[in-house]
Amino acid sequence: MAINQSRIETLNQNPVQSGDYILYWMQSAQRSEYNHALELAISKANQHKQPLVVYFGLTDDFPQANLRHYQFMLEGLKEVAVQLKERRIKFILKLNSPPTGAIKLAQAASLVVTDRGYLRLEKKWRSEVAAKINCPLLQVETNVVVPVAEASDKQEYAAYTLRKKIKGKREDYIRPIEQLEVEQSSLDLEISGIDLRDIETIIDKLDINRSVSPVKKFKGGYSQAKELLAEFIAAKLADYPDLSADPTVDCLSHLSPYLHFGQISPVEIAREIKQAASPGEEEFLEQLIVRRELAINFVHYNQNYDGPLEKILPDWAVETLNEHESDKREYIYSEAELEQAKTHAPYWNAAQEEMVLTGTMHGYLRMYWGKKILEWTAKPETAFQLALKLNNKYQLDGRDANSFAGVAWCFGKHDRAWAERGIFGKVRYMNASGLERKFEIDRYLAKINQLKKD
DNA sequence: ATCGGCTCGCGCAA
DNA sequence: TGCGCGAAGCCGAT
Repeated sequence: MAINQSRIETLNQNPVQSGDYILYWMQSAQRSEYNHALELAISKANQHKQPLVVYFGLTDDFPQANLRHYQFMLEGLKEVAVQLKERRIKFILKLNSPPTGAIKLAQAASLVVTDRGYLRLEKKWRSEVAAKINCPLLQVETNVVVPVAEASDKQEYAAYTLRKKIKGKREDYIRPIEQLEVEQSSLDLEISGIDLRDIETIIDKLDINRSVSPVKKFKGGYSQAKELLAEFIAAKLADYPDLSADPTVDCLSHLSPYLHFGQISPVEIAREIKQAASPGEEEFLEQLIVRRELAINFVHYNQNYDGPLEKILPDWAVETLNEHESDKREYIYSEAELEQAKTHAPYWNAAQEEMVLTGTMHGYLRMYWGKKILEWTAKPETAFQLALKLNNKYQLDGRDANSFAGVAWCFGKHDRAWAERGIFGKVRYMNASGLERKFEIDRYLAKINQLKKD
């Protein structure tokens, strides 16, 4: 089945060159399965009777990334290298800035294909490559179900406005992808890259922040993602509507980090979920498609997604937070106190510890956690920056569109006004009593205590 | 245990 | 122009 045209965009006006190969510059879709960019690149290679080279640029100064993220990403890339080799495609990993390497390799390419990213740096890299190469640059949108501009032409106000727009289009995009075979192998081409069989050696060479250790619980890569997905469908999906909000039980897919690095496709996940024909289907697809793509809509149409808040939030939220900026705070914690989980609030401390230890935090607690940072910090803008910083440092899915949208939600983004109160103004308030009322939250404390002992 | 009120603005129906 | 309703809210009254 052909790739939907609305996934594809030409980023420059260059004619096809008579080069030695077609190049796929892989960046946001780090996988061989269900990768529309890769399949388009293969079809272009076959059409021009050329081999396909896949390149990935590994830069050690990616903003806010640390050892935890590099380890997870390289575990995934190691698997990509094996899978591409089986498909007779050469995978070249270079230790350089992604666009720099792409521009170099494009000199001998007839045409370049890349995947789409929505953050500022990802967009900047692509326009730089588009401008500096002589051949065409085709961008393929493969990390979403519904392409961002196809879903909506503007920044959406809330989930309900996007949901309506996605509803009718969703099914057209949840469809299988035809996995093509290359007619010409590129394995014999003499282009050198880093050997991915030994990722420890690669990591040793990188000049990166090593203060955050890799997590034991989750290993990167497509096969790990598939295992988690299968386990989720078999054991959790049916209970998802009832239990997904409860931090004391594990009724989550844990796929967010894999989606973040493009190690698995949301289209493949959606297909498997639908095939399961489970009562949890709609609730899960709501998270996977509506909520996730609302976050992508946000960062795509609002390039101030990391602040300041006045450029992110609706007017009512900006006004109300401003009005309450000098309200007295009962507790004000420093960055270090928050980071080290030294507050008076046990559930908050436990959530922070979960994030530091495991690279993830239960979704419900992410909201409570962010709300309390707003409450315990001198100014909303400082709170927002601090919450983002901690989130992006420790979460395996940090820096994702979901990170920016999720943290902004705690300050009123994609939400509505509520009864006015101190500090929060009309921004939705959450407290520990809510956790106690809804869940047997002490079990969460026990779980985290156990985690600390292991 | 359950319920209404709090409060804003989008987007559809009219 | 009116109106329904929205990521998981809280709080006080019954």
